[in-house]
Amino acid sequence: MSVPRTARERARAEITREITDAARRQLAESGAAALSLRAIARELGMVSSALYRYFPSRDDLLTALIIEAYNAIGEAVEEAVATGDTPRARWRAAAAAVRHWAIGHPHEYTLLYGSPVPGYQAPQDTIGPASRVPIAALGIVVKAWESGELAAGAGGMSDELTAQSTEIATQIAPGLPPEYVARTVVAWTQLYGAVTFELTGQLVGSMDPAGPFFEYAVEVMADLIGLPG
Amino acid sequence: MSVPRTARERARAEITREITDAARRQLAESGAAALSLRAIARELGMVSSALYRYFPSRDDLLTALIIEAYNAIGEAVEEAVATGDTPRARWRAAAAAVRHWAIGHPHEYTLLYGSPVPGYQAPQDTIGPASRVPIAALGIVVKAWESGELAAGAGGMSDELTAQSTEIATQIAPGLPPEYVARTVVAWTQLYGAVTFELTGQLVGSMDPAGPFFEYAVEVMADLIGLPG
DNA sequence: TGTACATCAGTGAACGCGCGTTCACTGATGTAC
DNA sequence: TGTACATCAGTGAACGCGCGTTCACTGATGTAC
Repeated sequence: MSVPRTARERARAEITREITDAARRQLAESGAAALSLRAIARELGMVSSALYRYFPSRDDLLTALIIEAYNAIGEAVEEAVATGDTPRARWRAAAAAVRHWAIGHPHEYTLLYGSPVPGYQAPQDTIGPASRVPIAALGIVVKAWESGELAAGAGGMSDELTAQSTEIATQIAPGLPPEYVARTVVAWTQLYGAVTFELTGQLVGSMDPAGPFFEYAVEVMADLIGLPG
Repeated sequence: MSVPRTARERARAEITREITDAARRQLAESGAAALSLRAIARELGMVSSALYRYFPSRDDLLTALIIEAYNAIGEAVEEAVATGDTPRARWRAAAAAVRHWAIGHPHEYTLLYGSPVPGYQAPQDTIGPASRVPIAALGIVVKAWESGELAAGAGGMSDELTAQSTEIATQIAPGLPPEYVARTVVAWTQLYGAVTFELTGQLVGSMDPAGPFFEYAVEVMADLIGLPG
């Protein structure tokens, strides 16, 4: 997608955006399973077959939405991380960003982290955008490590886990010892578990409202990683 | 539902079971969104309208499946807990039971813990069965506490969280101090976060296969709660 | 034990709905000379 | 600058599909006397 040069290319870019905007609106309202090309066409005052000039199928449109959503939550987290001035503050901000984005976009969150849409198979193009949040999370830990602020790590990792964690460090957290990688992933999955449970109502009647519990969990996980601040 | 006395009642019970069995099979294959009364009727050699003698609507059938599934995972966890002879062994067994049940029944797991099915509102009757897993998890901690084996707890809880945790303890973990309740819920959400991520492919390319990471997380969470063994 | 009536399971047709996708077409925009 | 042709967006009709739910009905099972 280069810069549009002709009127046609400009129109095409604009209408493509209108389609994904309408799709995102419908996704937000009714969820991915209810997303319908015909309804989108209706909203835009087009005939449903016209959408096929822009997306070869419903799945391709869904893929575009997934990529957009990963980028949106990734950006939210990256921005949050940038506001913190200690490792722990950055972690808190990142966790809150995930939670708030999820609460604000429950159907999009579900599209990314919930059940796979029946019959839909996520393609390669989503991998990059999907990595932004975990990379941002590990970035906090890398930075703390580089400035020598991290508390010493516990051991107890299997050889296989050490190998996997080392590989992850090589790719996206250069220099970080594997035990911190593993613990960050533990914290990261805890975060998403708590958010998912809040969203799907599993905490109703117990940790309800979920805010105080969430904040506590964030601190406990910061301790687990060894983040100072 | 008392014991069936007449042939009619026996037939009714049997066919009701056949319907939920067929429904569960379809759920396992294609997921909740694709669950269709007509397909179930077809499989049973009935006419679709006949199902309305047994379930007033598709949603009621879904509710029955949800209750069954909560009971299935609840029972799996309860049985696992019973096999452990130290608190930590019980926790390990419970965590593994959740993971294996989820891997073996991904669509059912998703039905319980993933995205809400569009338009479906879970009714009251699911609450009891849904509580079996958390009650079992807290049961492990209560038992360890009662025998004085639990490591001392960290503080740092807000008043609101303390109140919520105390209330939970009153209801399902009598005698357990609130800080253990809160930490158990942290561990519990971590467990589900890790399982959900494994199931939805979020760990592909990083902690992949997820087994070693999962085992590590289980130990880290056992440490967090303070479980001996 | 036999009969009259009530209950209930299952049938088959129909209602009304919405969906994704294909295809031949028209008319506007862009390109090459 | 003007003309001939190619590209492309959007139309409208159609295909073929499956769905949940309602309703009047038949015939079998159960109950009361």
